[in-house]
Amino acid sequence: METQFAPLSPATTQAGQTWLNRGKVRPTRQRIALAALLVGDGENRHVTAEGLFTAAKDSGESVSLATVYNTLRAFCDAGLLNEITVDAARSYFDTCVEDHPHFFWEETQELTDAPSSEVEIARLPDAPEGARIARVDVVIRLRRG
Amino acid sequence: METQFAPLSPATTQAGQTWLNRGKVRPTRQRIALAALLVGDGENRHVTAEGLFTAAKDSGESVSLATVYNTLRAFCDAGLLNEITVDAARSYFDTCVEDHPHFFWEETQELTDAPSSEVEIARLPDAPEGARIARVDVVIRLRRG
DNA sequence: CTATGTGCAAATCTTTTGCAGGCTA
DNA sequence: TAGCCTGCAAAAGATTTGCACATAG
Repeated sequence: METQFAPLSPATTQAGQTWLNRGKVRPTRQRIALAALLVGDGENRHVTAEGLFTAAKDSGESVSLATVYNTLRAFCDAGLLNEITVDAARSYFDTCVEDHPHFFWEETQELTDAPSSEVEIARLPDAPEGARIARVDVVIRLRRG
Repeated sequence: METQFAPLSPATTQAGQTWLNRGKVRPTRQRIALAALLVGDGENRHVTAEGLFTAAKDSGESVSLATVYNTLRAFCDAGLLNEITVDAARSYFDTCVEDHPHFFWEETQELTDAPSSEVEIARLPDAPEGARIARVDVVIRLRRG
């Protein structure tokens, strides 16, 4: 019921390192492993700190929870991840940094991409005086039914 | 720098009571005061628990912070307020319960209404199999510039 | 070698909850 | 009177931080 992660392998580790380089983030053992889990297979993912921590543990990598938090923050600061706020209780991080719409499944608390080709914002207001639009978050909340 | 609240007066208190009745919420002293602050003058507001707590204190009403939290929750359950999730650190509550777009001012952490006449979602994806769309949150994040 | 990252535990912050006493219907 | 409400303090969760040790460049 949660996001799958890329397996740890030479190939995904390699992909993770490339990704870290792109963000100019110093590649430590822990960061390489987390990066491999996140983007090693080229899939987009939406993860929570706890979820990534569990995945790392399950892969046999020892990474502390605090480091997972710090690392997710560092990846965001480097522009490698995007933080998505859909639930007051917990932060989600998206490996796709482009602005795009999401589905949030209220029953399972799962966040997924909505097909962006099917969401069209026809008009946006002008940014008020002295401000500019940094991002437009669109979250489609789904309930079973 | 934060949302203004309606003053406490016989008129706003009266309006607050009417609002509570509409939600079939038992009118206690504390709830009446909070309702008056929130909707006594008919304006729409976006508040945090802490902000409302401070406003109550400043108005000379003694309400505990726990009660503010419980009351906001009760108002939401009654359909009188809408919870808006824009910031992982804190919940916002909107006195307007209709689905409408918001501006979120990143510098001041302030949440305001975006002119809904100027936001138009032209197309929405179908809800995936077995789900229905409960709500579509649109948050336009503003940064100074 | 120096700056930066890591791990652990403790600290923070928001929100919820347990319980005893108060108040509404 | 019965049941819901309030206040306080404590609990609960998520996230951050301080500090000593480890490691990348």
